[in-house]
Amino acid sequence: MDPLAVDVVSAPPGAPSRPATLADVAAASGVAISTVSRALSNPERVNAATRDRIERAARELNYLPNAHARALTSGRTRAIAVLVSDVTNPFYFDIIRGTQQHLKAAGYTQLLVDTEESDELEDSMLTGLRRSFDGAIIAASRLTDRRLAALASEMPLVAINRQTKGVPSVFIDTPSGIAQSLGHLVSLGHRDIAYISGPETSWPNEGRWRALVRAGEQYGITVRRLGPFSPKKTSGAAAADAVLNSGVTAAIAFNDLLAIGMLMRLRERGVRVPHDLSIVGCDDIFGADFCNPPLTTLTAPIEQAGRVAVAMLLSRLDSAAVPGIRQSTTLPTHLTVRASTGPARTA
Amino acid sequence: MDPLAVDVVSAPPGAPSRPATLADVAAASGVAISTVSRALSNPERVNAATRDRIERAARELNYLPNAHARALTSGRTRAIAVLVSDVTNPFYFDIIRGTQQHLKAAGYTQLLVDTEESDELEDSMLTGLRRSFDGAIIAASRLTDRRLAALASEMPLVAINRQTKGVPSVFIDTPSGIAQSLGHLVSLGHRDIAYISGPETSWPNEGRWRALVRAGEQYGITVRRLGPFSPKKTSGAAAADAVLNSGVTAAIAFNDLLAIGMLMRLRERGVRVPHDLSIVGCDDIFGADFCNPPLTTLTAPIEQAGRVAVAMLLSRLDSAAVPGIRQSTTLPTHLTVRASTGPARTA
DNA sequence: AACAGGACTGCAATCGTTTGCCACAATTTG
DNA sequence: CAAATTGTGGCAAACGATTGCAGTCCTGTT
Repeated sequence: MDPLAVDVVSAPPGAPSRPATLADVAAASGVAISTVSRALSNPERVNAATRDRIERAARELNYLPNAHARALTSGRTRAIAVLVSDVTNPFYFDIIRGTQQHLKAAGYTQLLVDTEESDELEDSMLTGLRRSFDGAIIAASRLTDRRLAALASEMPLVAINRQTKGVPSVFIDTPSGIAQSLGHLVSLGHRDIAYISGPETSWPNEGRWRALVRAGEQYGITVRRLGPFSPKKTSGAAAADAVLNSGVTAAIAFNDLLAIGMLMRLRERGVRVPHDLSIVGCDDIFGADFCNPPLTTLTAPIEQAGRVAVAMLLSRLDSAAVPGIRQSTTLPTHLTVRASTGPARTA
Repeated sequence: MDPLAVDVVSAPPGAPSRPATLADVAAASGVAISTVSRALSNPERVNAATRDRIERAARELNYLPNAHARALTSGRTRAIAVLVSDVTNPFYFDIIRGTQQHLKAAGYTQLLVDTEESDELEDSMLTGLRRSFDGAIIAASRLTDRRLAALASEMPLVAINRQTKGVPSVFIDTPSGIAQSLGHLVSLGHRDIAYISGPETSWPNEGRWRALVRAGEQYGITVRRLGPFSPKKTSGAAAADAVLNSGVTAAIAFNDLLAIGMLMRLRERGVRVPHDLSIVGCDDIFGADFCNPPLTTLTAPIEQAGRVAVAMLLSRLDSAAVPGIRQSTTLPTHLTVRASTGPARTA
């Protein structure tokens, strides 16, 4: 039919219609299946000469181990699930990038799952796919502490940006950075400041808010809380309007997506940033550097968080019972001042 | 140890340390394994009363089918591999978003693979993981037509933005859009125009270039080709410098990432866009609307491409031998004029 | 009243590996 | 020179499901 199909690389002359199995290799090299299996995975357990013969046969037959059969007996899949609450969010892009790179380097496959901000979906995915992965990385769990801890006791788990007793985690220390953000605004003369809240079920959102309140106390100012807003660019419009209406001179947004959305809306309404209003974001996602004006934001090592999470997970997969390894890692953030913040307008 | 672990939802009183299997359910409901299997997957094949009993037992034991065991016999995994050449590229995020959503809706799992722009890696991933997925979606193959066609004859495959005989594909019709882009520039008075080339191994890159040359002929102008440049924001600097040096009044970039990078560099060098130079991008990725100035670009239905690819793939998975289904789909693009293009400067 | 045909359900083989245990030979050791 | 090692390789039992084939028991026919 298809002339091109003739010289398919993986289908040598004696083309097997069906992919080769251990049994085929065994037959071809005149040994038992078990010997082939060992030759391929425990090379030292078999004689060098035999091994050579087997390896050659395997190569000729184009043998590839069947991952499922393997997983069935060994229980290991060499796949890691990565759960994000919304693939749409650029924040997760960086996480995914970090995990993907590190996982591939370690010979693992990434199972990407979108939990759509739903705790139920998150739970059912985790339990339903349980045996399809060796461990999971949860980048923004919507589960309760209780449930999360329970799951963590049943499978290797690492949470990102979520600290719960009994659950290994990678924590991006945005809260301390938040204090810096506020300090930056205060030093520019701002006294009326608003926090643009993200979803109330978001753990980081609450952490950021609390940190802000605490920092506010130190500076002797009270920060206003606006929202909640969905952490999307489009929600930025409503957020911007709310900010304008509130009369503050500066706002710290739950994340960059919201901040960028606000920037767009403000421009539309003719409000000059930072002349009339200063905006600070959180995370420093893709786009924060080239939006208009470039966003002052709390830079988070997002990609690194993904990599670290993978490293933690893999280390506990290998050495199952190493209680010594760090159960929790904290990654520092730093304020990146760009052009969306400036001196407070003198009312 | 952990007080929370006591009331784990999925570990009822008589807690089985090991997850329940068909055998457990069979024992609990006093029937044979095969009956349980049927009751759960072919409900009509078993008596209603028995089925009820079995279902109850399954629920109580918290039975969950083992995907690997299932894959071993049935050969189907309910997983689809999605290959992108670079997870870093925002263009793919929209694809991933589209595939993810549609796949989950269909009850499939997404296996995300980054091929790092390498044809070898792409090939080995595809063959190596062959039995871990039911089909694959390749978003930007670096393989030769020959090899791609060969692979497509061995497994269900859908390519995005790559037309090769024998390979079902979803094609975003950027080439015809390119003519529009050029028309737009010409109508603004531009006569000296450059194409900022992406990687030469990129299939879409060549297609865009050819379309541009052809359109140029119609308008009686010759377009200059600059590059190649890596399709990254950082490469935009070199591209911008090259454009400036070439003396053209407008440039059409291989993709938005490059275009945005150029915008940043031009701003840095004090070149006013579009006053001094007009820039047109391709794809309309995340960020093209809020960069500075907002980018005039060829809007591509990226997310839709992902969804359509999934739909095509799943339809051929279900009805294996339906030769009637469309083997190739073309998605239209349209020019979105924003603020990066304007009248040609009168030299 | 004997029988054909359904409706259910069970038996057992199969998918492709891994791995504990045993057998056999060759080599050391006492 | 007998006994204990050591090095190799095979047997066969898992792993957890699916499915063709073959009973068993009813029910409706003739």
